[in-house]
Amino acid sequence: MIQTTEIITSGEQNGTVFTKIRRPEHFDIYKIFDCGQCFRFDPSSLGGIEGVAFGRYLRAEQTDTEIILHGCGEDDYRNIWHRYLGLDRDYGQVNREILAELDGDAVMARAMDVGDGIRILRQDMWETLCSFIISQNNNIPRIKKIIDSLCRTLGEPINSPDGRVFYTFPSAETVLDAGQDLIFSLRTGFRAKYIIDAARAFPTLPTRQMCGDMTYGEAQSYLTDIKGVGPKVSSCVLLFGFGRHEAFPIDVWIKKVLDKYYGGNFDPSRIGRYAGVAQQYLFYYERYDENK
DNA sequence: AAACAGGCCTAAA
DNA sequence: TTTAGGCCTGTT
Repeated sequence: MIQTTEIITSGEQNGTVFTKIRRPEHFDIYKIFDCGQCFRFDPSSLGGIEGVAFGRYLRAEQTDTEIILHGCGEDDYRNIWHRYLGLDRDYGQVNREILAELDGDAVMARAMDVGDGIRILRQDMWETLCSFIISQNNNIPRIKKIIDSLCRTLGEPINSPDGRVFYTFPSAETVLDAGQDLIFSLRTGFRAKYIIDAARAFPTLPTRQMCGDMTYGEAQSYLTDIKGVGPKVSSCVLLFGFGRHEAFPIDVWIKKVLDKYYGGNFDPSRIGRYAGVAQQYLFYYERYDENK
């Protein structure tokens, strides 16, 4: 039984397909797209959050009881967005497991409360790899700007239902064919050569399925073989793109949290198979909670 | 103006 | 195995 995917209605309204589903516990579209895992979705003037993934436009709105997905028919919901949005997982269970592993740790409990509603997206592997290479030694506005110009330059234009133009994320093959000079001209800086190396290596990487049979370290080593991909970027890619929820990326913010609340003596591996979810809670907590 | 930004590489102990 | 310095660029 897949209880978190209950479709209420799916149909067409003013020529636009939509799917409406029951909103499960622990699901907040704003937090999901505001915790740093995705650079291509933003608040929409039409309401909710909109963006492009897997070559498709989506605008998601939420009420207390429903999620409305605009530009999404029933087939796309079942085949793509349901999984993309992490709606195939019971986060009540995830949260309980995290707290149990940490013996009810008070800091984690608080972070979990503040970040409640965050879900780990299952993004496209190439897009995630490329995006997090761009993210290194960089700030979020510029990361978004670079990715946007990459998509405008090399992606395919697609229309939102109301006729605005969006762009898909270019394939690894397209990026490779475009060449390092073109990538550099998009203001990627010293990362241009890394992006090209990643585009070249991408077809040889294990698929998500193959990855499922590997140890974490084994899967990670395939990624860190790519120039410009180290521990942090690879763990982000494994978490957000490869569905490895035990990944625990340590960036400057997380380092700050671990030093501040745990005196630097925190072993992420003791959280267990949902360490990555815990990481997102801590990240969101440190960056966005004004009342801590 | 100098430092910094959601790291990583290379060189050197 | 760990540490220091440099790196494209845009912003403050």
